[in-house]
Amino acid sequence: MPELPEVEVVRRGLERWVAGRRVTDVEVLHPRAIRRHLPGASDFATRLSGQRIVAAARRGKYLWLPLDGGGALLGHLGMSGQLLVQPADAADEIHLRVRLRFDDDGPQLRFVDQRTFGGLSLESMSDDVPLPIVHIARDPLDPLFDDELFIKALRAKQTGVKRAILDQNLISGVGNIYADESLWRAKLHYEAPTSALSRPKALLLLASVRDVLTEALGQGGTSFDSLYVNVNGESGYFARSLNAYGRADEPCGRCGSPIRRAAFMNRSSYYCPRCQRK
DNA sequence: CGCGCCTCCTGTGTGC
DNA sequence: TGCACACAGGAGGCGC
Repeated sequence: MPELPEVEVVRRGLERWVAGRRVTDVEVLHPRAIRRHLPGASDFATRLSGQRIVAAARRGKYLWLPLDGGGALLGHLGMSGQLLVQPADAADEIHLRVRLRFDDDGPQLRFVDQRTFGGLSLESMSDDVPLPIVHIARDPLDPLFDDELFIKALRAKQTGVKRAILDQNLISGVGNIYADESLWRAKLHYEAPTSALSRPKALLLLASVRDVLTEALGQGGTSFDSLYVNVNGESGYFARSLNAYGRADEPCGRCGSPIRRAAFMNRSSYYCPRCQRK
């Protein structure tokens, strides 16, 4: 479940159901799921076994579980990854990739991922984040996110505004759904040049991003199908609040014009041709 | 250096 | 029914 609200829903589930527990056994069922752990599957399993998970943290779309040994289990869900807390006797999921068992014999933590774009790895920490994600910008729900710095960097870029807010080095946590929703709220065309954004317009965009992410989180995230679920397998309800994403040919909630779908970056952009002009 | 295209995968829906 | 193709919530790598 990819974007910030969905990942935060998972983080909260992990904090509640996994933090404080000691790993006893690690099973890697698909090597691609730990491909970013360069020493390989047996090293991953050996080093993780015996460690206690002390918390659950997140930046943007990355999740990590700090370990009592000082490092962290870092995870990214990619397009189709799930972290599920499942009773030991629950049948294996078709796309089960990694299984963690705990010393309390309680529910297992399972990494399930159909497309295997996601993955897990063991990392050392650099200050407050795992080393491989030091380049990831703070997300707009982080209390230390610097609004002024973002506005300045955004307007200094030579690109279109949607590309910019999808750039995880500039602002993290925003993906294709929430980019389109934020742009709809701010009445910005996805290809509007960042360098031409007025300061008030840039501030409006940032406020729109924050509002959308916050509202979606309040609804448990966006799910169109069973692929995007929390640690207990439940879907969120924000899909019914979407104004642009996935609504091609449906009337814009503001002006009634049919929402348009355009090809963009090997995927799609949904926008209102009247409210969001270039 | 920054930007933007391509690729890594599996599954589903659509049109012929 | 079968097949080909487009498309799906992401991000790293590489060419320009």
